[in-house]
Amino acid sequence: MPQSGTTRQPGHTWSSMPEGHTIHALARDLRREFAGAPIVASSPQGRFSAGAARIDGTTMVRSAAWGKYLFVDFDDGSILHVHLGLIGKFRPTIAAPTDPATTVRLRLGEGDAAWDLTGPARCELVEPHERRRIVDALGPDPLRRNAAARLPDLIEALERTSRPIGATLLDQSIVAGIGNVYRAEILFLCGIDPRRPSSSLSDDEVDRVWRTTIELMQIGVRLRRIVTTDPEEIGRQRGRMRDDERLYVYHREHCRRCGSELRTDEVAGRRIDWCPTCQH
DNA sequence: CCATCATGGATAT
DNA sequence: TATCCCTGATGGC
Repeated sequence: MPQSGTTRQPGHTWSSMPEGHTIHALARDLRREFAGAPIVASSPQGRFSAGAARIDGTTMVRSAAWGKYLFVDFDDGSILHVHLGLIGKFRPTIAAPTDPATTVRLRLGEGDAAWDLTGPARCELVEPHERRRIVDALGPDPLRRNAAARLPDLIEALERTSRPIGATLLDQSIVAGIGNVYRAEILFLCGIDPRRPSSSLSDDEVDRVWRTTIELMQIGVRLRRIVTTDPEEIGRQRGRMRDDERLYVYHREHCRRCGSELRTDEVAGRRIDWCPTCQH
């Protein structure tokens, strides 16, 4: 793989864990990098050539995340919608801009300031009503300003369904932004068996889930990675933490807290690891 | 070289 | 619930 002309280190945190925290950090990064001056946009891969051409030369005026959905506004009224899906990445250019880049759907900027989007589930220009439809279908986003005040919405949504809490936490119409890693870690920290019916959670338990979610995901934005262990220490850790020390249960064999062998189930079609000793 | 898997979600059935 | 899509890291042969 050609590495000459590399402008930034590969394998950096930009490539990690696209849950809600990733998209919120990304929205901010794009704003800081590009807002206020005419932008250069292209589609090296060619699959977004028309969209890139329309953005090219306009000026970014807004960049915001709603759960895992990113919307970027330009001063000609264009709205760029990006969803990274499972494997998408949007990060500073790693290879030299002249290297063949058959997977780069969208490149914003040029030279050392370029950012590349690869593997997105969605990359498209949308009309205002399309954005509205997407955003209106989402549950409360723990990373938006009024998040704490949305607790009653969550209590109401959960008490209405007997689907397992492990499933509802992944349902973006119930909560926007939680992914498979946060789901497992939140339920662990709250001591809740992922198979329990959502409606069986007490108001206090839902309150705990919501406060935990907000706290963890805010940390995720700050550190640019998912870290759920030792929340009080994390402010000082600043990403120095070893990879295998960041989580309590996700993709582990033994509980990081009590050492029990973890149980693995499929809930809502996704794997979840949980501790039969710590979670009930 | 090839198969598998992953932090997600829309669509078909 | 199953299938498909998009990429790239990894491990087995």
